[in-house]
Amino acid sequence: MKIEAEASSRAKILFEATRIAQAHGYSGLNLRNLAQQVGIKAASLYYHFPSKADLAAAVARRYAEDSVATLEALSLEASDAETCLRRYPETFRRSLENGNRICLCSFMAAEYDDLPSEVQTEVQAFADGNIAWLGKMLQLTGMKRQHAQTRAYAIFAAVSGAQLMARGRADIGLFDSIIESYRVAGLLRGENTT
Amino acid sequence: MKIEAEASSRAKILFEATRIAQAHGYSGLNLRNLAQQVGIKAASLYYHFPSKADLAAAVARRYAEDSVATLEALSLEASDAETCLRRYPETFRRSLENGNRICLCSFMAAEYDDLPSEVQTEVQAFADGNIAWLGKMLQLTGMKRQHAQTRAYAIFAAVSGAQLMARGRADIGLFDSIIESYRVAGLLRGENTT
DNA sequence: ACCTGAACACCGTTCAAGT
DNA sequence: ACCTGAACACCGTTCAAGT
Repeated sequence: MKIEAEASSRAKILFEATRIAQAHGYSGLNLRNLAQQVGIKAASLYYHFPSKADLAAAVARRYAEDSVATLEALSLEASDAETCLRRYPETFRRSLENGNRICLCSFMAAEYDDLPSEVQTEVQAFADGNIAWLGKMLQLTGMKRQHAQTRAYAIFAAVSGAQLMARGRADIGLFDSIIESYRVAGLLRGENTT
Repeated sequence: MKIEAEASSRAKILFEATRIAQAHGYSGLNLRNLAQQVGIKAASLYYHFPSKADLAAAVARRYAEDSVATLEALSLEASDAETCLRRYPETFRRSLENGNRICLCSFMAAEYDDLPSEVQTEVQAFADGNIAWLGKMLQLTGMKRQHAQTRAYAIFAAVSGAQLMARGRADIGLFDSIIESYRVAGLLRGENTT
């Protein structure tokens, strides 16, 4: 109770900020808008977060943590590594389903050079978490460590690109067919390559 | 002579605006900065372009045209379609070589929903030009039209993603190894798939 | 024909002040 | 403990005015 009430305003800020950042990126995250969404004034945001940079870093950190948790859940639920790899794009698909939004950190990756360093750190952490998980799955299929690592980067980059493209066209079917094309080419599989 | 002098200021604006947009995107394109780079005041930009949106659209249009021209040159120069496909990522690599910049239109794709519609149109045209060229090359390798079209989207999305990722890490070697990984998987080849 | 200073409504941020 | 109005330097844009 106490905790809920205490976290209420802060939690609301984080929630709305995540939605806005997913749709408009860091530079599109407008504090006056955000405050209005939350029901307070822009100046009041500074009671909860020292700056826009810190707020965005908090948003990105929570997003990265959720993402890793989702992947862990997938690898516990799925029977084998190949299934995990095949289903990996689902996590990216869900953002598109949810109002043509986009993976927060892939989005911010475009603005990367202009992000405050605290935010850069969290965006990196998100990507690293995904890549580590992919690398682990690929090794489970029998791929050598070095090869698995490179392939993990490739899958992450390719799926991010597909999401970005599908969002631009506002066409989730395009996401599906690009992913299917990756599968056909063999990008989302484990051992079947050199 | 006359033409050169006439175009001089406008050309300078387009040139500098392209550089800035490649590094910071549309929302990062600051008119006061741009004007200073050109050697005029921000208000003077409005003599040459009616708005930031029109300026950015002009930048994107020229960029898209150059890109198609580069691809045409490649397909004339290269001996066969497979070579063209293998060399396609070079056009994206060059932006990274040039100061860790990024394909203007892939960059803008992240901001897509917030772009003025004139700019959206040009970004689409860029992507469509690339995809059409890729589709043609893929068909030349014997791929069926429908399959080639989907694969063209996939290649474009994957290479864009690789560029974005490599830029975030400021590591052109990462771009190369991701592309190599695509090749190994078979994504950048023609007929070798179902 | 080309450029400018001053002004507008907007942004992130600060801070003294309110409850 | 939590919020606010007013102010700051900044943004895109307009416009009357300069040469």
